[in-house]
Amino acid sequence: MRIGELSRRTGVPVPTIKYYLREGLLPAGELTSPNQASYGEGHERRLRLVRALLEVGGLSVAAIGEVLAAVDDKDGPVHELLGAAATRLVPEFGDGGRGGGREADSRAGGDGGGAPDAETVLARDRVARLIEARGWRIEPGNKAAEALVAALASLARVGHGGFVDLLDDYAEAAERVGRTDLDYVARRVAREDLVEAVVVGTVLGDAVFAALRRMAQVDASAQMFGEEAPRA
Amino acid sequence: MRIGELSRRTGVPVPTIKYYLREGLLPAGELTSPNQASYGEGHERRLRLVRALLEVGGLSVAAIGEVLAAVDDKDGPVHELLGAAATRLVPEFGDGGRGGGREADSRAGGDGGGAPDAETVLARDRVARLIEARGWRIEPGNKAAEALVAALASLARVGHGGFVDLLDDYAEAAERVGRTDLDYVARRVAREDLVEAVVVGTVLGDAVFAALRRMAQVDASAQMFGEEAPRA
DNA sequence: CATGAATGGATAGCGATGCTGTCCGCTATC
DNA sequence: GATAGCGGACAGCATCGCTATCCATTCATG
Repeated sequence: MRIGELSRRTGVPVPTIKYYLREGLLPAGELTSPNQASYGEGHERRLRLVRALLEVGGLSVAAIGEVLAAVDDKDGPVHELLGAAATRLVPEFGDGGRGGGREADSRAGGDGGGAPDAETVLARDRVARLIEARGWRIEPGNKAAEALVAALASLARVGHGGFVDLLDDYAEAAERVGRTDLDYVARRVAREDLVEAVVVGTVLGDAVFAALRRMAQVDASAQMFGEEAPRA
Repeated sequence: MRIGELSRRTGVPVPTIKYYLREGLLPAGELTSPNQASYGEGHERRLRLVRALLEVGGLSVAAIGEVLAAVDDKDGPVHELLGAAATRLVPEFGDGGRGGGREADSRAGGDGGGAPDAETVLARDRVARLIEARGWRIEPGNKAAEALVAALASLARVGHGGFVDLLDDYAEAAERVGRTDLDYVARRVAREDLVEAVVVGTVLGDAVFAALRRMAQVDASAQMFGEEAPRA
């Protein structure tokens, strides 16, 4: 298959595919002539994956590049591989995914740098206690944990420090979902499939859960405030 | 307080604050002279909220504008208000939140437009059955439900149609979290606080849950693959 | 084997986004 | 009255995700 058909099948414009090739999101096609390449089903699959991570997952092109590099990296123990893949998916959500890298000038940001503020210290302590209480085997400095710290600190700064009271419920639900995820992932046999499942499950799973949470909220809100039936 | 102190307190550069003022994310300060304004605690609070939605929530400036308009809108029944606020928070996650608005040229996108593809049709059906089974009171065409449809269709397209098997578990967890959220929200008395709680809870709650899910996955993965203790 | 469309590859440009920098005339404060 | 900061307007900038243009080559078709 040549680039035109790849484009037709996936709905992605040819110049965009070329762009992804340049950025390394898509491996080069097999050259049949000095300037003629052919693409296979793997390319199509990969391309769809890229689009899904972009459109549904909200990852940046650069982030997708890193993640896919991890997917294609065939070394290391499985657990670490999964951890690496999952870890790389965090920051996109941790800092909003847009723009990026301006941390030096936000004194109240309280994230990485030098002098953590009061909210961050408290949040870090709370997270540590949560991990302890749950018995989670998480290495200190884990990026997801750091993202959680940042989110909690942010909540506190916004005057919603009370939100931490919900943490246990959230954690309970997350644990359930996390187990489910792992079961799903564990069905894979080939290592590459496995890592891909982690990526897909993590990124699109976030979107799925977020949507479900909104729906559940709407229902809960209907129950609580709109005693009359909805206008359906 | 003048703009300089507002900047010092929040860590947001003065020109950025001016920019937010221009964009309507922040109400104008009270003019004490033709060219001298003073800002209060409300401004500081609002500014922190804006930054949190931007950095942790990943919302665009434009989206924040709309959401804040909803927060400040004091009419309409509570339930609808909540729905409106929550609804406005969906698309950011549904399409990745970046760039945006290019749906006409992606034939395989399967979202809004004219001819929904097979994956979308199946996903829509699955979602309808889920809502039915759960007894959720959700109006047809709800944006969160549409986002879920899009995410499931995307999963199918990527070859992870099997992911739908996890839906019930996800929904169960989401329901739990949704109830928790509503309890939290219901503590508010003033209507404005209430809507703000919805916004904060929804947006930052996503970040919190996503982080917790990653952590739970790491733990589950450790249990499953790394029988030896982690290198802590 | 001539012709037109498509290809691979390279480079430049575009539109949106989230700021940032500069300038102005004014004001508050010392 | 000097100096710092202010509000307001507007132009500019860096990043991102494409998109457009160009070129020589190759393929499909008659």
